[in-house]
Amino acid sequence: MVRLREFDEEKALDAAMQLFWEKGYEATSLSNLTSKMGIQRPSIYSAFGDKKQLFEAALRKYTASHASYVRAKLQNHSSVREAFRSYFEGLVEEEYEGGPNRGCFCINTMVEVAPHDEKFEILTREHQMYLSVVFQETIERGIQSGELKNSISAKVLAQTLVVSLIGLTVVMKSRPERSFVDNSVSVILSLFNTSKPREQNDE
Amino acid sequence: MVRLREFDEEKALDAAMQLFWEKGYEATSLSNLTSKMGIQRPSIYSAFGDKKQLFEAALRKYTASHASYVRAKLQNHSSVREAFRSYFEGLVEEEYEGGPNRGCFCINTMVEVAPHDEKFEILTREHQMYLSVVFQETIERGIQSGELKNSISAKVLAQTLVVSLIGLTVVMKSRPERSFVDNSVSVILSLFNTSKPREQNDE
DNA sequence: AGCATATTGTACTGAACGGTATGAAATGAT
DNA sequence: ATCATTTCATACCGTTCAGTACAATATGCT
Repeated sequence: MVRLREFDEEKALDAAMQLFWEKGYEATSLSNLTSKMGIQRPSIYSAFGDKKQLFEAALRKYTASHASYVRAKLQNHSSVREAFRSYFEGLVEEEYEGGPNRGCFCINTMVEVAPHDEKFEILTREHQMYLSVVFQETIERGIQSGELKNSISAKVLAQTLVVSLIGLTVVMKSRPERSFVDNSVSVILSLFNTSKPREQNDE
Repeated sequence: MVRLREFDEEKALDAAMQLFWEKGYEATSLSNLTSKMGIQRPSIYSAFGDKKQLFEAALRKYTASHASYVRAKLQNHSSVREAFRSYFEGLVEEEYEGGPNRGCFCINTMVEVAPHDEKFEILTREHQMYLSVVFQETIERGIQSGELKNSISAKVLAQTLVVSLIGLTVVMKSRPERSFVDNSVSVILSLFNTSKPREQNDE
């Protein structure tokens, strides 16, 4: 049957993702979207549904890509401590290279949309939980190899690293002096040296 | 001369603050504002200027009030460690009591507005820097009293606490399991026990 | 070739947006 | 009491919003 789609759905979704990432949900209009995606309004609606559904598809694309980026980054070093150091410092470096200060799409959504829309509360939470698990597994790898003390609770440390990561990403949106974030990163990384955060209540 | 204003400017601004705090800048319309503030459109414009200016006034009111709240909270305990414990745990407790999940107005603005508007980049940054100084002074008080080791860099630790505070506030927007934040808080507070965060580069 | 089907571009919908013109109402000064 | 002045409520401005109707276009199947 019939006429086939003339545009690349993945490329169009990617353009939408970039736009929502940079401007957020409310501030991005359908006119913005059509021009950046290079397709007309009815094509968006037929391919992705309404604005909220398109936003969801864009966010899912982001989280999937971000998750695999983080996984790769952490597996890239044999030393676990080095892996996290490289990840955190790279994050800071990237944000201070100038450029448009987009931060993390998922975190932006957590702040702007999650409190008013349960679907996005769940979506963003699940991504953070996934990151936490990836961190935890990486830390456990370090414990098993003997690099890290086994007195460290991998899970609790991983959770704290996720919180710290979010804090760093958000604070950089106000472009503080670089020493501010650098100092924080070094303290956060020092958590790998200290003995054990005691686990509290956990399922 | 002449007719005097019939509404309480402070009460109206407070209502605007609540609304912007809960919904953000873009999602709050002038119709929302007029009904919540209890005054008509032209009264808003004559008293506060346009929407952006009203938003700025609301944010300034918030940061002033928040700053004095934090100062009071930290001075409330003779033990510095207890003061921070009470502050962080109170923050978590508050957010898990149900309610509308507004988080922190300044952090919300840092994410939604600061990247696209330099005035708000500066405003939000200055508030974080102020909090950092309040934290630092509190920590120094603890060092002088002998409660904390003087090997701790008060400044660097304060900066890290601000970052952690932001991370906690933001992650709670996705309503993670309580143990997640509780664990993180206990790790963050354990920073008071550890020896030295080394200071890096600082003016 | 011709029909059925899906996608395209154009143009439009009603509603909501931020912001304002205007005149009536209300006050203080004279 | 009158008048200048300011605030108030109503009603409106042009623009932009998200979403859609429709006709023209392009393809695959028979």
